[in-house]
Amino acid sequence: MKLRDDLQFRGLIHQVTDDVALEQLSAGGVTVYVGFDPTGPSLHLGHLVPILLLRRLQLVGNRPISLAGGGTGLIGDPSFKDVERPLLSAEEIESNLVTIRAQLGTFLDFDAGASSALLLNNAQWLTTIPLTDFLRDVGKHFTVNQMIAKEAVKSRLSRDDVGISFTEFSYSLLQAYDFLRLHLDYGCTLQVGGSDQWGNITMGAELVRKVTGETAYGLTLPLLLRADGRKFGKSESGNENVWLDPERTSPFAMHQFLLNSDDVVTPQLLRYYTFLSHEEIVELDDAIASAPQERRAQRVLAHHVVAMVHGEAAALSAERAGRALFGDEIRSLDEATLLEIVADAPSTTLSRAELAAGVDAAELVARCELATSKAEARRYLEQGGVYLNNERIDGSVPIDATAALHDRYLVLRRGRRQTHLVILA
RNA sequence: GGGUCGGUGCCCGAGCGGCCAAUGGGAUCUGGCUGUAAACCAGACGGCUUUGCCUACGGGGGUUCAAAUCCCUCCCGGCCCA
Repeated sequence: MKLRDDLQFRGLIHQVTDDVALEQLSAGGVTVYVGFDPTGPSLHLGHLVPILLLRRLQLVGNRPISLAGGGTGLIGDPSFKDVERPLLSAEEIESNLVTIRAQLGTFLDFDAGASSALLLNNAQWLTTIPLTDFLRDVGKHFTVNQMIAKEAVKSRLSRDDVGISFTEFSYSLLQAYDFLRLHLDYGCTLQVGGSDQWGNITMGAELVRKVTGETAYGLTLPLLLRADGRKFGKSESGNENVWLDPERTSPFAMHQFLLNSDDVVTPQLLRYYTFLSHEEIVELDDAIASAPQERRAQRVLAHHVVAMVHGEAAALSAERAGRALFGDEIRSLDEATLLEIVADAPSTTLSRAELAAGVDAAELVARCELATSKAEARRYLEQGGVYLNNERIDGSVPIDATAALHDRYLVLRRGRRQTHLVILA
């Protein structure tokens, strides 16, 4: 199977500057980079697609570079953002960078001979180049005319209620310079990114050509959308991202998120996020069509991704927890099983004395942060959205010690899948 | 620096002295249906010691019995001019 056929089958190619790039990748030996700005405290599912693409390229003998944007992160990419964003402090970026670098390191092989991965940080050169050098050596190659013509900044230039600062406007020059540096120092000839990065990538390729006379290429991935057209990767509850950091998104939550993938996007997710063979993938496509209620494709997807990010054991335990939580009667579980199921759920300690006296349900729901206020907790109760040990409660009677499982635990749930464990002490 | 327009709840956006915790839309949440889905339907959507009270319409000050609404001032943003 040729690499380009695989990428095409998986739908991983949105745009390429030149088909020659794909030929070279198939042959191996290409140095390719993807940049990740430390704008968040962790990478999330969205970031995983380009990372796995690097991995795919590495597997056929290319050398991947993960570039952490310690320098570009200081500026902020305006691409397709409709408002100017507040600058992140240097400390914030530094702390984000620590997590992100560690995460980037786990998906690539750093001991693979000529195709060993590299992990670099553009702060190295962006924070040290003199301003005047930068303006003369980089800025001079681009006209403002072409820069304002970019789709990525158009909305900011045409709207009458927001503008774009010079800082953000100059971002694409920094990214172009990254490409040049990586080309000069590491022989990098290809930059990969999301489709929103097309403009930035082509600027970099152009800079390489202008400065060195050599050809550099760009390739973008399609933007992954949900069935309703919204951005993929936001978690079920709220607008939070599905993070790779288990402290932020538990393996269970990630598993649940993927298990609940829409039928229509699941085939795409299987292609982007797994290393399954084409035959296996096609078979799962069929399963969605013929027996959607079984959700075999979603199950395989969820297992595959969670195992890849958090390990096989975490994936298995997430599956067990899901089965128990949405299936069996929770009261009949033994203590060890119960604890495993709720292992990922946040917990709160409650004194036995307090429970013995009887606790107002709304009070407890709010205290467990299943509601942001008591008023909201009351609302959930009224609407029938609160469950104690998997049984709906309306809050009319206080919760007392008789509710405790194994004399120690209360499993409180709001809605379908916000679970909280109360431990008696 | 000058002129001008604007800053309303998570977002967009009405309101322009009392009937305003503030119309409407979106997002979100809960329930129903279902496959722990989508679509659809219904409801909720500032807080609290909830027949009431408190906090809110960029910040501060003022006018008034009464202000999101009027005045002053400061901060922030757009546009035009210098």
